[in-house]
Amino acid sequence: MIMDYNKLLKNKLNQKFYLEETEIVAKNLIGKLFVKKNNSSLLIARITETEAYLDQNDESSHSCKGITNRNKSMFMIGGTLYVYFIYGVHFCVNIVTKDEGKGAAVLIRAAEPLAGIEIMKQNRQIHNFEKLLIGPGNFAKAFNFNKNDDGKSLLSNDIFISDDNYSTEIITTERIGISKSINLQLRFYDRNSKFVSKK
DNA sequence: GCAAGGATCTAA
DNA sequence: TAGATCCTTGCC
Repeated sequence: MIMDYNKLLKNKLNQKFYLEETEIVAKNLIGKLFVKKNNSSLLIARITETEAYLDQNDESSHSCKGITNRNKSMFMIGGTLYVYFIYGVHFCVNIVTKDEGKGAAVLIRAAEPLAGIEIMKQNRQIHNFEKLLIGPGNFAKAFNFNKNDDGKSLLSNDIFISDDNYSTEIITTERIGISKSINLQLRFYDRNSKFVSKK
């Protein structure tokens, strides 16, 4: 198990990883390590569940009606964070894909906590380890993501994703919580992980 | 099963 | 500027 920050940094995903087709990036992100570091803490989690939101023919994607003040970071270059506020309560963390101006992203729906667990529990105000990072709103809360993080780059040394060659078995399903384009098979999770919102 | 909650967008 | 909507969650 890799817990050394320098090793995580060495294996950080590069720009090219994020420029691929959104479905590919969403699948490839399963099993990767999400890392967030600040002065006092290092939070690490293994991504277990994602959803792709496309730049074309996807009515449930925020980008489907063009660029607005809310979704503008979704149109930035692949590898950018798109963080939005939803239902007056929660933030959701997305990873922008493809080239600048497209409007495609991958929603992080769940992850397995690996480091900084006490801080995640504090942020969530719960003690249940199993459910710390289950659900997009919960993932964002545990990592203390908010509007300030919208538009940040994942190529930085503070927030990034790292590859430790973890092997996964990807299951593909319909997405959760949407009312349009519901038939698209754009949700992905690791069959062998118990840290998934819904099997 | 459904309310909470606030930002955003559309229609007027 | 009112009203509907929203990639959710946790409680009833």
